[in-house]
Amino acid sequence: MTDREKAVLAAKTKVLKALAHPARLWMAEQLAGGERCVCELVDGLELDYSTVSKHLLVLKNAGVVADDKRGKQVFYSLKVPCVLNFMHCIESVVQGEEKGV
Amino acid sequence: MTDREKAVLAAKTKVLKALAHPARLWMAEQLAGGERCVCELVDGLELDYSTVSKHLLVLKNAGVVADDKRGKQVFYSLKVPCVLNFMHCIESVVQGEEKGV
DNA sequence: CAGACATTTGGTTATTATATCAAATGACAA
DNA sequence: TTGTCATTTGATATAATAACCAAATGTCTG
Repeated sequence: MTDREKAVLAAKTKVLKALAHPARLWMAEQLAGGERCVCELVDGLELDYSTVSKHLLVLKNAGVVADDKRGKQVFYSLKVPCVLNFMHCIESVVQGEEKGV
Repeated sequence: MTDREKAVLAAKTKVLKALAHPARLWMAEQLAGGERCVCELVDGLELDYSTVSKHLLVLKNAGVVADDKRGKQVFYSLKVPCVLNFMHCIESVVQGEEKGV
C-alpha cells in the first residue's frame, strides 16, 4: 500500500468515525431536515453544551457539517447530503440483524 | 427519544463503527471485488492473523460480511454491496478536505 | 458599560478500542 | 496418528474516546 493510498484510507475513515457515534449520527439525521442551532441539538440529545459542542467539532473536522454564526447562535448544516443515502443501506443491514436476533 | 429509536440508532452506529477503521475499510473494499480468504487479507494488510481475524469478527457482527469455511481456509464476502456506494460519497467529502489543506 | 445568554475550551476521569504475544482448535497430508 | 498449515481465542498493555464540571469567550440588550 502506498503512502497516498494510506492517506486516502485514513481520510475516509475519518468521515466514517465522525458518523459512528449515536449522538453524532442523530445530529446528522436532524441536519438532513435543515439547519439547526446548537441549542436545539442540546435539547434533543439531553447532553450538556460542552459535550455537544465537541461532537459537532468532530463532524466539522471531518467535513460533514458546516457552521454559521448568526447573532448569539451558531447554526449547523449538513454539507454532504449524500451521507444520508447511506442510511437506507445501513437500515437494510440493521433489519437483517434484527431478524437474526 | 424512545428506547426503540435508541436501539435503531445504536444498530446503525455499529455498522458505521465496523467500517470506521482503516484495516476494516480496506478489507470491505477488497471484498467488493469478490470473496477473499483470511490469508489474502493478512498478506495485504501486513498485520498478524489474530489482529485480522478480530477485525473480521467486528465486520461480521455488524452484518457487513459473511464467512464460509471450505477446507483449511475461511472465505469472507461482502454481504451488503450498497455499503460501497457510500464510498463515492465519502470520496467527495475527502476531496473537499484535500482542497482545504 | 454591565448583565444575561449561547457557545466553546481545558482538565479529569471512566470507558472502550487496538495490537501483540502465546496458546488452542480444526482440517488436511503423509 | 503425527505433523503442519490456517485460523481463532485469551490475556495483557497501550492508546483513543467520551462525559462531565468549571471557567473563558463572544454577542446582544438595556
